[in-house]
Amino acid sequence: MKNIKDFDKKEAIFQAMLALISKHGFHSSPMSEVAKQADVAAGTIYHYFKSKDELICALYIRLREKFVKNLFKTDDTTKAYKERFRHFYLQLILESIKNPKEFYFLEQFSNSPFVLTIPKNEITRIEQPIYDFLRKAVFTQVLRDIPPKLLVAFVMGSASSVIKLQLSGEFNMTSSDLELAFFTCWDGIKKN
Amino acid sequence: MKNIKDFDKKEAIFQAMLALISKHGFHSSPMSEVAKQADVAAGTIYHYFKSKDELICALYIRLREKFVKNLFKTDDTTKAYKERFRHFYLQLILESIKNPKEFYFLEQFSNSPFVLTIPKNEITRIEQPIYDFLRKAVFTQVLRDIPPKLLVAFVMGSASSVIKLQLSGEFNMTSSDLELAFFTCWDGIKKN
DNA sequence: AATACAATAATGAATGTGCATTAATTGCAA
DNA sequence: TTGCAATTAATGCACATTCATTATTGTATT
Repeated sequence: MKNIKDFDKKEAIFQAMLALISKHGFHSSPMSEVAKQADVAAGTIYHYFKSKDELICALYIRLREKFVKNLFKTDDTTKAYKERFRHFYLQLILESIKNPKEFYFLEQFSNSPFVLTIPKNEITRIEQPIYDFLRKAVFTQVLRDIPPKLLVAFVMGSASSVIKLQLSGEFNMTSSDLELAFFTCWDGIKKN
Repeated sequence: MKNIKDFDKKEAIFQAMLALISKHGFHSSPMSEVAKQADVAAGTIYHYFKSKDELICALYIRLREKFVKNLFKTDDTTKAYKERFRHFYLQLILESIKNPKEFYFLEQFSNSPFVLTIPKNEITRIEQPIYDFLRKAVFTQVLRDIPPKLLVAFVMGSASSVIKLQLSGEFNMTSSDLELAFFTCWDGIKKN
């Protein structure tokens, strides 16, 4: 009973903060409004989180972890790497488009000085699966010989930008556009 | 005399705001601090700008315009397109690395709900040179046949991410890494 | 079962501060 | 003397956080 309720409130607070920040940014996302949207008293938030900043950071780690894990949930390791990468890249884009609030929050956070308050090894840990996935392919000479960090940055950056374009509403990607995006990335990173 | 003074103060205010936001984000960049760093009285800022938001938006437009123009200042239209694009891409990265404050500010701004307050045609106007530069090459079949918007997003996104990596300090790009980044992008977007 | 009790969850009004903005005033140039 | 530039102090609000209080749950005792 208690556990379920706990989870509910904490979760409601997370969701409220997510909705507010993704829409209004860190400024103009007051705790009072979070409380209202989560349907809890203002003080209650402070039972679960030490401060607003802590809440925001906790939300970041939570969402980022979920996001990265999701990318590999349907990875089929028996397939050819090209196919696996294609799946990964499309998943990256499609999942973000399906969850715009999450995407906007994560982008805002990781482009703000907030991100510097997260210990680097924490971030490394979270992003590990992505590094492994790409590094291995460099090692087996399926991908161009690029430093993994550079490779990850390139792939994730190009995808982010494409997602932003779609979410902005000024360009509606068809599935053939998606395919094009994939090939553009793939032809850049593949060996030869 | 007056004009010079005006310019000085306005410029000082811009610079102070830039320094603060790039370091501390939109939150914790109070006008009082801007005033202090610009060495003007708090009220003075309101002679030049209607509000804090207006100041921030004006700064964005200013920096973004400068940045885009800079990308083509040294474009040599007599060279082969591949060479021109290489120059463009390296310029993009190197200029940002040389001006981290500008880069951080622009990234924060364009990933925040702030950017939605800028009229779309204003942004279109500013980014026009980039579109023209890439679209023409699609038209002449030098670049893969991708919708221009998608192409721009891809190129700018991958570059941004690479810049962030360098500025984060966790990876020091050599010039051969830069070259690698260029080829990775080029091989993706070129025809065939 | 029933009661008592401790511990934890939740409330919401109150506090105080940080900050954007204003207004009243002075300096200064044409 | 008209109008703009600049200053400083004051205003007032928005907001994060706290605290005194009440409700709820879990546990031990009989």
